[in-house]
Amino acid sequence: MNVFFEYLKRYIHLTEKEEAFINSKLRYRTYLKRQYIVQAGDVCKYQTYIVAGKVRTFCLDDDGNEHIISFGIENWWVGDLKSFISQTPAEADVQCLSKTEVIQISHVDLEELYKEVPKMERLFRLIIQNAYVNSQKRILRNYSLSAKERYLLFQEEYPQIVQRVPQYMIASYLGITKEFLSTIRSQILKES
Amino acid sequence: MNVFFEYLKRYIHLTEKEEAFINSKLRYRTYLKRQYIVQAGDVCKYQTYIVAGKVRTFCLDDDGNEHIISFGIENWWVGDLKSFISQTPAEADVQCLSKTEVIQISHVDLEELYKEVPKMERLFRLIIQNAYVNSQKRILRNYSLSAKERYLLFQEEYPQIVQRVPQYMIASYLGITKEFLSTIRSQILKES
DNA sequence: CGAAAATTTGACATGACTCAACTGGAGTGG
DNA sequence: CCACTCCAGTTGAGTCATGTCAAATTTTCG
Repeated sequence: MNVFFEYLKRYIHLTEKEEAFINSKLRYRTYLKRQYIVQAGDVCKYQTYIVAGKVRTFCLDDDGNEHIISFGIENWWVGDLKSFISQTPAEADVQCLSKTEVIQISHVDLEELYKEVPKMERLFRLIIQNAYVNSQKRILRNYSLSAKERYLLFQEEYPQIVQRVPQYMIASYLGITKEFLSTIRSQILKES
Repeated sequence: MNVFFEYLKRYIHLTEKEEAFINSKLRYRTYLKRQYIVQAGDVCKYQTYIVAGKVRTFCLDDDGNEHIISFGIENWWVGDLKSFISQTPAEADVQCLSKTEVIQISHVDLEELYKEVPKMERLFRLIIQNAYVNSQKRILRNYSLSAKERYLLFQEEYPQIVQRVPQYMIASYLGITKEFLSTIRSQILKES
């Protein structure tokens, strides 16, 4: 049918009937640059799949500093999961960094999908499992590597992101200041 | 039947037949203090549910330093998830900190359970979803809070763990040195 | 009781932060 | 097409949170 179902096929096999049913629950939408898919304080109503574009998920701490929790590009899911599953106010903002096309599933629709198409449980189990493994890897790296090492690995693993988002956001994602990332980069340049 | 099925009932409802089938796939085992449930380099063969006891999951970095990724106590699942799902060598060690009773499910058995009892997909989706939310919370805290603040929050949220594992492991879990945690603690004492 | 393990303490070192000034595009409007 | 502004990125000086190392002390447990 479309890019979304191609994506689903990587994880589960669906009958035509199931595809049609799933499709009936999808909401297609386009956001503009700087618009919010989720705003802290509001309930996160949808699981959001990115068809095209890019977003960032971030939190504000007590001192008003932004901390980037994650980026999202094509084929990634975004949203404040905690808020979504409990339908309570979100702590994070999800903001588009460019015009972004998405597919969304609401909480009730997803529960219904789980009921009618149990393979969807499998799909999301696999996706979240994967996200969890990456999350643990990130924690470990924050503990065991220097800022420079983390930056080099990030560059290696997510070149598409390094090229497409401003440097100060990458610094925030890595848990360092933009100034320090800048000095790290000049060090790397000198070395080579 | 037993504590494990009580635990399952918090997430999903099972028929007697299903319970019996699940039970036929469970492996009961007891480890002694210092024994390894998973060893880095070996494949993680089981998802392990802790009935009683306590464990730690840790990695060694290139300089031979230990980094504690997580603790596990009653009702928690442990194992190297990445190794388990792909059946490749584990990067982490899971070691018992005291005599520990567990229930284990092997990779093939779990796949079969998913097939025969689709509710198990839901169970593990919910469990991993929860673990993922906590993991993200931990990342954010590492970025936005000082070591002292992280320690105070950890004490609040996991008093059972603070009381039951050595301080130097908690330091490692928080991403700081044992010496620094010691000075934090003496600061806290002076303040009160 | 004695040895090993865990914790504390203190002197010193350093990675990363803060703040402020400066540089260099990328619009935007006159 | 120039002048102006704005935002991202750079640079440098000074500072601070946390790390390192070594020794002293306390706790645990065989």
